[in-house]
Amino acid sequence: MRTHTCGELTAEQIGQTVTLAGWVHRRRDHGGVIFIDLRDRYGITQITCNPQVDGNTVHTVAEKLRNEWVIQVVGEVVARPADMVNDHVVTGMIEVHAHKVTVLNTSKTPPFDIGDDKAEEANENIRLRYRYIDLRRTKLQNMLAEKDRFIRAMRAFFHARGFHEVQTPILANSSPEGARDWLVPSRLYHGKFYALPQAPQQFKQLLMVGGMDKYFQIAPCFRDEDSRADRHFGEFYQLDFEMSFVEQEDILHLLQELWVTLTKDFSTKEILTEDFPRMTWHEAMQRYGTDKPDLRFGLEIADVSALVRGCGFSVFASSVESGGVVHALCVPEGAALSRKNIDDLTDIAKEKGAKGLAYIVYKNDGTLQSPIVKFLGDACAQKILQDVGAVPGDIVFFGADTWMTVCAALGAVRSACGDLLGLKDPDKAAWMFVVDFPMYGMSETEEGRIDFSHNPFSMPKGGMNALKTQEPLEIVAHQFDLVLNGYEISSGAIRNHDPAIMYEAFRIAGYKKEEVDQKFGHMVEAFKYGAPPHGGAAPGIDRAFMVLTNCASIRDIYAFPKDGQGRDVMLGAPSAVTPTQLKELGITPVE
RNA sequence: GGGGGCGUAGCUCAGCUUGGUUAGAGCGUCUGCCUGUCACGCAGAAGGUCGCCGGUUCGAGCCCGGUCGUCCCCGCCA
Repeated sequence: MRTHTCGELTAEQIGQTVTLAGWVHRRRDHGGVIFIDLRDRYGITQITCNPQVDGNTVHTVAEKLRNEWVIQVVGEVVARPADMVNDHVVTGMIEVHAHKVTVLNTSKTPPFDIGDDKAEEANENIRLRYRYIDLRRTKLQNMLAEKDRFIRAMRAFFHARGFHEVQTPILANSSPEGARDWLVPSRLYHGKFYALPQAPQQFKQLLMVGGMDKYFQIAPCFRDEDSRADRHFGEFYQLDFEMSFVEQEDILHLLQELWVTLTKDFSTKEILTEDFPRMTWHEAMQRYGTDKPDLRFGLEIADVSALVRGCGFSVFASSVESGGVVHALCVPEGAALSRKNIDDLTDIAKEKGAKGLAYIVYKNDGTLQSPIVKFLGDACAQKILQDVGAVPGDIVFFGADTWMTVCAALGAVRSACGDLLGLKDPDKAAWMFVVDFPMYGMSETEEGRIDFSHNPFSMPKGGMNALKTQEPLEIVAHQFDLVLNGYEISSGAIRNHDPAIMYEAFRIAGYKKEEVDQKFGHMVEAFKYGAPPHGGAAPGIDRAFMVLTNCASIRDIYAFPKDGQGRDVMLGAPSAVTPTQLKELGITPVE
């Protein structure tokens, strides 16, 4: 139906008769000549329809054309007069003088503008309802092309290193740990359910037991949790991979190589440190108040517990006395923050469990403005300011509570200050690893109970000996995260492949052997048959692509995203099903 | 489940602070004119339950209460 696309004709084809097909992007009717910008995926070519051609038939057809009609044009490629060349498009040297215009399909007036020159973007809800129209915009066309290239680069990277891509099941089993499962009712076994995998975690480990040695997959993952700007509802993709006979160092090196390559190829961001910095989970929490620090800026948090022990401000003193901590965040130039800014930051700290947000404004004239200095005393305040390196013009925020609460609260305040002061440079890529995640933490649901803090299948550092000799809360795992600009891009770990260590790890978390056998029996059983040491990671493809390309919303990098409430407003999903379908599944309709 | 922002023409928005004639703009749509534009231009037209319900008032797009929708955040995300 066409000899060329709308993006390839240049001076080279002048004189040729060509056939193009595409959408009417814009029509400019001059009464005599009519110009049509014909658009397809590849570009835009100007068509001219002249009344003199072929007894006026071309012009008559062109008069009826409207935006987004689909047409086929046969015509001659003609050089434009020198002063009519359009430098803004690749095909601007030429135009096609139409000999014949055929309407392949008409179109209703689109509900929103597709023109890419328009600065304004329509409301997301209406773009999602008409996603097939939205996809015609250059922005989304480019995004899908780049994402395709992104995924091909990942595949090439792993294939070049001897990995096999393996498809693991979509209909799998509910797992007792982790996020909420998507359940699929079984037709053959009423009352029983499949679950869509939250990740191919168990399958990839079993592939290692199966001798696959190096596996990867562009893997769909399903978690029934609420969405966020950087978290698509329900489903997302991970670059899942696993290797046998490796140590953590091997995985970190591979990840680093992969993401340095991808950042350079797919992002305009400058990588701050190509040898990705590493810090332990404890250090990240202590210095940045989060397990995913944004290292594009400083604003490090300091521990001032020792300085305020026994001081006159009872909130600080009693916090330290009762085993808690007092941390301080010095924000350079922060004295300029408004009362409203400080109130907002206080709310942010409170959201994270802090009872308030004490502060000292170190004014430019050297005086202090603070609700707490009169209790602290000038000497103590000066000592603190000196300790955190504050100079006139700064503000220092304080958190006083348990270690975890203080870390989380000041971490959130630090991040918000980074936003307020414009410290999050979009042209920088600060990759880093957080290592040594704790194996256990205190359960948040049951008072005093010890539970896995992250992945129960990770190998504790020190193995069985560590489990036997160390305090559970002190044990760290061969588990790490890869972080970019404050976003968690990947988790990863060396797995626990030893059944004896696994039983012991679960025992510490309060699981009896029988419970382990019941819930994870297939895994433990498999590991009894010569499981090799193995480990891997699973970077989130969509989130990484989003951050690298400075996209504000994860929905903008899916062809057909769910909306913020988990609906597909184009399909109308989720939707009711027929009583017959429910009956087959053994489900009694509600109502 | 909780908090915040937003909701006015097909689309993007102004108007709300301080209630007052017929609610505006740009784009789009429709009609007419125009043979060199490329976000063509010119002239004209159509298009509105100001999300919805209630209240205050002589009078509500504007103030108050409720409600619905949406986005962001918290919770949640081994």
